[in-house]
Amino acid sequence: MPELPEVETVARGLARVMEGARFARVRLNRADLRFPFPTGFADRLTGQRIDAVGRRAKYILAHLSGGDVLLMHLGMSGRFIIDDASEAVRPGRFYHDTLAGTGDDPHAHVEFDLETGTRIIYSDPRRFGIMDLFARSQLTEHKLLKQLGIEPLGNELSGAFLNHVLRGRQTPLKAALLDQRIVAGIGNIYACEALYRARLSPRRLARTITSAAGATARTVLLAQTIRDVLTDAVAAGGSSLRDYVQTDGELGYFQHTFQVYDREDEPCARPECAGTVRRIVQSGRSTFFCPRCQR
DNA sequence: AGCTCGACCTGCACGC
DNA sequence: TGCGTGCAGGTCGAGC
Repeated sequence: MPELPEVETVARGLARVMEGARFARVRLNRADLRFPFPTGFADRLTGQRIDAVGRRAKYILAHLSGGDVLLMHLGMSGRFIIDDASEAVRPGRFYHDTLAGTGDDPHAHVEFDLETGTRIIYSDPRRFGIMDLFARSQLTEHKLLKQLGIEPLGNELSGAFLNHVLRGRQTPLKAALLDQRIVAGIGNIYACEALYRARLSPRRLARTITSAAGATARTVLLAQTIRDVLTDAVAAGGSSLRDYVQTDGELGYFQHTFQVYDREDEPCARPECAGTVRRIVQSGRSTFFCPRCQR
């Protein structure tokens, strides 16, 4: 499910019900996801108040009253389902259907019961997700966080920045965008979409859009298209492919805006371009692009 | 150090 | 219908 826009959407959904609430009961239905849950995970959470829920790259971070940070990553297939008892059922919402089957969901690995009466279920079929709990003082040195590059929606992303970090890089542009140590939060979909918007070939070596003199037209453009595509996707509530994205069961709708992702053999979306979208494999992942207008 | 690739795990769509 | 194959939004770590 998750790249930056989806994670941002989920974090906002969690913030709405978690902030200010306390954990009344935490239940683990297995001992691990991608990694084992830390020792005493459920007990250490119980009774703590959630002060704030935020996001760093594709990680959701909940700051707790006891000085701990709860880290959550959705992996490929993780999702949160919120049973907000205080909210009336509204037509068009699917979560009650989903919840009705929660007891049958073999992938409901974690259950958070808040003192407000809200129940939050974490379900993750592939179990590539992660949960960790550690002292806030360890935030900057946490193994999973310390290597992360800049936030693409922050002020640091610019043509000058990309020129600097891509300088001398021998890797294809697509691989560079997926490298979380450079810009954190871009995944396979938005890497493809940003390169398409910038008319840059995913195969082009990263260093070829840079110059010794500083920002180039191409690095400036790419910085802008990365920011734009992520901003647009966040505004759309992310993309829903094989799963519901949002915590309330609503679908994100950015997937209807894809220009190249999952559009193999379709005509290029640019009316003036007679190209056809192609699918290739780079670093083991599908890349979709128009070989005619992306150079 | 930089880069590629396999591994982790389940579910689903497809072709035979 | 059943079975095998390949593919899926991520990323860590081994091996060049």
